[in-house]
Amino acid sequence: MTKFEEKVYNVISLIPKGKVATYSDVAKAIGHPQAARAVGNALHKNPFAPVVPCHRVVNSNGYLAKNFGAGGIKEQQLRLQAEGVIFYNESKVSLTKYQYHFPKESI
DNA sequence: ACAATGACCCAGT
DNA sequence: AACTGGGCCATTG
Repeated sequence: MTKFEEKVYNVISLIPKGKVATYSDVAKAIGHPQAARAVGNALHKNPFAPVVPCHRVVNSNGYLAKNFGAGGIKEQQLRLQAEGVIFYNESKVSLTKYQYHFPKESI
């Protein structure tokens, strides 16, 4: 477990129920604005599958990750819907409505 | 230490 | 709107 991943999981657990955040935003929140990719990498491992609400993290288009682990994007979609998030398509959410902006520094 | 990989992002065509 | 290419960052072989 690296420090970087720790921060990632940490900020992600801050996302309130019924809201979503982009990889880019998460990256910014941990002080690495250009590390969106690394964030996705950290999530792919997802050591704390049930603990960290990784299903609340989407890409900048509002789409879910294609290679989502832990049951696939289908599972992710169900979890989000269960929290009150409405989907545009099979796997797209409205960022303007549900995107959560992290407080100044959430590290 | 080097090269390759990936749940990404942005700008250009 | 869809496709392409280049750039970023951390992890892994």
